Amino acid sequence: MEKAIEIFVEDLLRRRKAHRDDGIPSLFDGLSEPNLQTLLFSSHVVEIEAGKEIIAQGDDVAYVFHILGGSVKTQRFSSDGKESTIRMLGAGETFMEDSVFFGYKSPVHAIAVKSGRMLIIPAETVQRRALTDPQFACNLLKILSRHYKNAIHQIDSIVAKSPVERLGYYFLKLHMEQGSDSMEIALPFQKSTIANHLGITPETFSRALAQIKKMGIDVEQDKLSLRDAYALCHFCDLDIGQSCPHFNTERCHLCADEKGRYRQA
Amino acid sequence: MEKAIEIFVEDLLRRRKAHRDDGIPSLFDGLSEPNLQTLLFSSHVVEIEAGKEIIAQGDDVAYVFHILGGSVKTQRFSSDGKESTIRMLGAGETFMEDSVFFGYKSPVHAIAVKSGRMLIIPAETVQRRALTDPQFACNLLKILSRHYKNAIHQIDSIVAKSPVERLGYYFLKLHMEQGSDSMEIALPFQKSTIANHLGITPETFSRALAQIKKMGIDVEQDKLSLRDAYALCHFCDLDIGQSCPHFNTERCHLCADEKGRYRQA
DNA sequence: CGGTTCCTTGACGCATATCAATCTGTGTGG
DNA sequence: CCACACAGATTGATATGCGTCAAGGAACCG
Repeated sequence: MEKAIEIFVEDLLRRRKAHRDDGIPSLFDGLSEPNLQTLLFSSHVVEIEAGKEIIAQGDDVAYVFHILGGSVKTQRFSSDGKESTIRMLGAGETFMEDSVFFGYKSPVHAIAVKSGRMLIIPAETVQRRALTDPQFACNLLKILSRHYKNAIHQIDSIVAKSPVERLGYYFLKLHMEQGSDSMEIALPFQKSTIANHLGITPETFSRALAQIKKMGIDVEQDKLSLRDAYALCHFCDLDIGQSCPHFNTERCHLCADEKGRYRQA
Repeated sequence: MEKAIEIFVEDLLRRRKAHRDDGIPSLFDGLSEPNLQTLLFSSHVVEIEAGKEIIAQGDDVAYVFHILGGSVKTQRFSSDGKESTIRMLGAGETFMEDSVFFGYKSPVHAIAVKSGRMLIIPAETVQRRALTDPQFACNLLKILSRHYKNAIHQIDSIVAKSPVERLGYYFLKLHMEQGSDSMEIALPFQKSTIANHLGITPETFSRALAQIKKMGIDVEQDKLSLRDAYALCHFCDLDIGQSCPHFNTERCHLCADEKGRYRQA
């Protein structure tokens, strides 16, 4: 086993003992140490360089990728050059795990955004482990479910929401992820990338920023600052609400104002 | 075990012997008979009535649903009444399997479109079986991967394609599913439902139909008829192409005309 | 500094949503 | 069997919101 992998495993076990868990399901959750070793035996750590294409649409998927550092986006290109950004991933996240189980061809391009390192696990190993280690299979199921749920949100946003609403929803998600106590949020990607992910042009994105500023949500450079803790509440919905501590209490503006509006009929 | 379930199991085993496989991954593929029995022991068969809501957005997910007959759509409603259709499902398909593994709350409404019957499997049973029966876990992975891939296509369509292109792409998918030899395709859902799934209004859908008619794709009532076998080729892409017998041969108009156009840097 | 990349702002046009009217098919009751 | 009602689909007229094009500004880097 590579030296880099050994270090990674050590780090993983250390973190596990410290009970650090950010809520995002991971490939490695709850795996026994021998199973972890087996899984990673044939894996490698590779460098990724910003801007480089990691895998192209239509390519055979030989590996499952786990990001150790840096960031990656997955997108599709249509024949007339338009692109649609499907996901934007950071450290700890995984991609191509879906293609291993259906299709074997990548439905998307994966492009490095920020340089960093990835763990690559041979597709064949992933398949084999999924059939032998039920915990591993369940981790994959959790990850895939999460991806799918995010995709549903993305569809819903694009179909039913205005650009400003999409932006607010995206910001709210960031806010929840980065710990909802801070009044400042760092934009993890460049604006044009986020814009494309939201299905709008950079120009419209920019105008939406101007709009949302009036609602107490200010963006300077790549830093988002909120006027107050409830500035983003307007963009809340049932899905996000479930992980909000104030949801369904009188402290939740949305619930207080519009109780039951989701429940009609 | 219910009588209805017994009949279902018998039917499943019979079909398995006959090697009938329509390419869509199923929950029950390759399960041993005892495992199948265990899985279905606590399941039930229920009737669904057209128009009725099966599960609401935000509900706790107590069952995984497998459609035996009839059809179902899943959609989200935004606060201002707009709806976005995520999936449209027919017999043999499954829903809510994703929520069982992440979130436990349904991200969508599920509404019966055509009356029929469903098999409902308790969520807890599904979880337990996934941890004990690796084959079952892999079936779930395949199904989820398929859902996710479809969601990616849906996002890509809405972001990057014109209404006519979306329509053509949707028709092409239908064409591939229903056996690509026939010149006639039945629309499995009512037009307004399809329109919403494609992220357009019924009016725009209708106008797109008029456009696409000029390209040799005619729709009368709910029957789609093609002028020739290649009428839909214009809407092909890499993902669909992979399951087309003529792809990457000189018989494929697209490949012949525009070879490599997807591959440019 | 000058060059590059990214973001912003403005002016404009078009495509799609919206609103409204008509048409078509289907089922219902007399 | 016809008249009627109703839902869904189509067609037309209008409006508007977003994309497109173009120019200017801001930050970064050699």
